[in-house]
Amino acid sequence: MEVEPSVRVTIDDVARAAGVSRQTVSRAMNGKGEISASTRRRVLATIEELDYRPSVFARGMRTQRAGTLGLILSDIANPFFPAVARGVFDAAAAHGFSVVVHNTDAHAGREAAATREILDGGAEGVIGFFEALGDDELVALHRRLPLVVADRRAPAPDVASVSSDFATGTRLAVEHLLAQGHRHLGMLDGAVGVDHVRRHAFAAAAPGAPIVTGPPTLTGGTAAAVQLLREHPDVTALFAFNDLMAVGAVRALREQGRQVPGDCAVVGYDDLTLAADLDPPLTTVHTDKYELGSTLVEALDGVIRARRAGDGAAAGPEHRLLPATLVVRRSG
Amino acid sequence: MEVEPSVRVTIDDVARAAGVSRQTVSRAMNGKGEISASTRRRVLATIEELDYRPSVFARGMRTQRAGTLGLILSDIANPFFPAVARGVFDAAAAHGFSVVVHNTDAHAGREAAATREILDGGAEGVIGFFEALGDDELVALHRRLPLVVADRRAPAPDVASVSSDFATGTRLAVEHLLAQGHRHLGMLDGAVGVDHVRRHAFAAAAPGAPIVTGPPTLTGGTAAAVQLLREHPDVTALFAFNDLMAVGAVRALREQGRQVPGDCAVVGYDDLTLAADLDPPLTTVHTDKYELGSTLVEALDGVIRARRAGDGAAAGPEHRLLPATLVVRRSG
DNA sequence: ATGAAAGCGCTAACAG
DNA sequence: CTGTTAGCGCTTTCAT
Repeated sequence: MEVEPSVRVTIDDVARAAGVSRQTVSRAMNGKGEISASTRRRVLATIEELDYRPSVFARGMRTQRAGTLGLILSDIANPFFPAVARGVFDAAAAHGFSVVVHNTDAHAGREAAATREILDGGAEGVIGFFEALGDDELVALHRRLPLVVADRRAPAPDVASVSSDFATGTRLAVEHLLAQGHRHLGMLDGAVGVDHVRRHAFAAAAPGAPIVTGPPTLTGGTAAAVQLLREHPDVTALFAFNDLMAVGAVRALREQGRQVPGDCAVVGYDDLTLAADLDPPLTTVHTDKYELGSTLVEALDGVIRARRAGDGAAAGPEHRLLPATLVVRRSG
Repeated sequence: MEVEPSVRVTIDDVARAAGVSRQTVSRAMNGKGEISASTRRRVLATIEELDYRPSVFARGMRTQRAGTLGLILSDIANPFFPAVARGVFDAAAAHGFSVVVHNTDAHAGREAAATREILDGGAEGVIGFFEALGDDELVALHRRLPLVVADRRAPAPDVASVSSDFATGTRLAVEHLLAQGHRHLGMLDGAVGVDHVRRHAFAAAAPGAPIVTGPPTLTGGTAAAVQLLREHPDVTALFAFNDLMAVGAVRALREQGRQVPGDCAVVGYDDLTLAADLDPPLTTVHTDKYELGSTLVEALDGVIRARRAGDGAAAGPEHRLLPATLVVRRSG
């Protein structure tokens, strides 16, 4: 099988074929500068005909734009992120952006590495679920590239942020458990990182209640639950950092012969797609993950435009808090 | 907040600072050509010191390489894909690639659009879960860019492919259902696209059994199950295209007051992370999704290298079939 | 409204 | 082993 030499059609080819200069072609396709409607139409037709595709490299060299956004998250395999990512992809596509994704496993080193790669890769902006990097690093990144931080408070007032309203969500969960008559709550915290909104909100709503921290995964939830139950056997209700940990907790409880919610209630966070189909159906805090994703892109787009306009001090970046609601099912 | 003019450090700055020519700097960082260890070290130190980052655009202009791969899939929100994607990301990172993801919803138009964007974006290769595009289009794409097709038979012998062994997986599922004494099977098919391995394997293993097709989603599974049960009320076992459809089927069965598996067994495909935690725990066909992802990258890397070497007729591309095993849980 | 000139930052090819 | 010479394909001045 012969591989074509793949001779690239360049802007000059188009210019020649259309009988104009390169700049005219450039103007025709970028809609910039003055150009007569007729020549414009003709050039566009030629482009079509020759199936001309501008080189991102050549264009990027002049414009520093590649039409891509970076999306940094800890683990796409955690079902929370795909739901968000879908929102990001769709909104990005609507704005003409492609998105490159980096998994960090919430390691500071890998968050920094992802950051560097995105910077080097010529992306026009970053959406980051940073769990390990400090505020200073984020501010520094923000100076180099449009940035929106996700599910974390803004590291500085001029850095845009979009986040689930964790404080409210957590409060709703705890209040529900309390209203169910539970007096001994416990929390399975999964925030290995720097931001502890859920933990603080829990501590505020259930003062003195035990908190055990572990990785925000299924097995992390199981391990954390085992430990918490060992140290506090009287606990009758568990609030988990996310649904994955909640499921892990259910596994642990079953293993120990405890009924859910009979012997111990479990409430999660995220409301994953399959939360209602679990055994038992999971009571959890719902946030619109797709909306989170698309809102992140909108916010980032705003930052990008503002910066392009050299508009350093403009309207000020977005700081959105997305509503969180409790979905009561059977686990708690 | 002032935004830095962001003066780029160029290869010339490094060359000047290190007292060498640009070319030497290039050699030092790319490990190409002859260069003395000492100057090399010195240049590298200078690069470090100046925090020099080569421009992907300038480099890409010469090399046509951006260090990115394209990943085309129908919907990242379908839990099957994130598991695969994680394998893709990790392997890609190990090979120094970034990956840009495109969702197509299995629409031919969007598959073509994603393809074009990846092509235009200067990616070095594509991994594609194509469900709508015809073999001809894939072959054409393959001529323009290194390609590996996923979970689909190769459109031509020289196009690499990696796929779950759907034929075996399906056969195992059907045989299991038969062994359980079921005599009236039905299939919920979700392949809206061109490749029908599961469907054919099912038809071969359970001749004459009814098959209903719908979108490979939760609601698609519910709808397909409703229809199938209406037309064939005697069916006592359902084989679903994937776990999502299986869960949708379980919902439908419950809605109709049928017990699972008592009145009707359900077997899925994929073995999603939460399959064991569902109600009832889902019997399903397991494939190592992470391995699928990483294998895809390895295969693609092979194609890329071969093509670079101008090695059109070399060893021939990979055609891998990943093992599929049945995991019996309680749903069937 | 259009064209000509001038690079953007890098590497391949060739000298030395 | 190192330096010089040419562009890669595009957009941005600046003329016209």
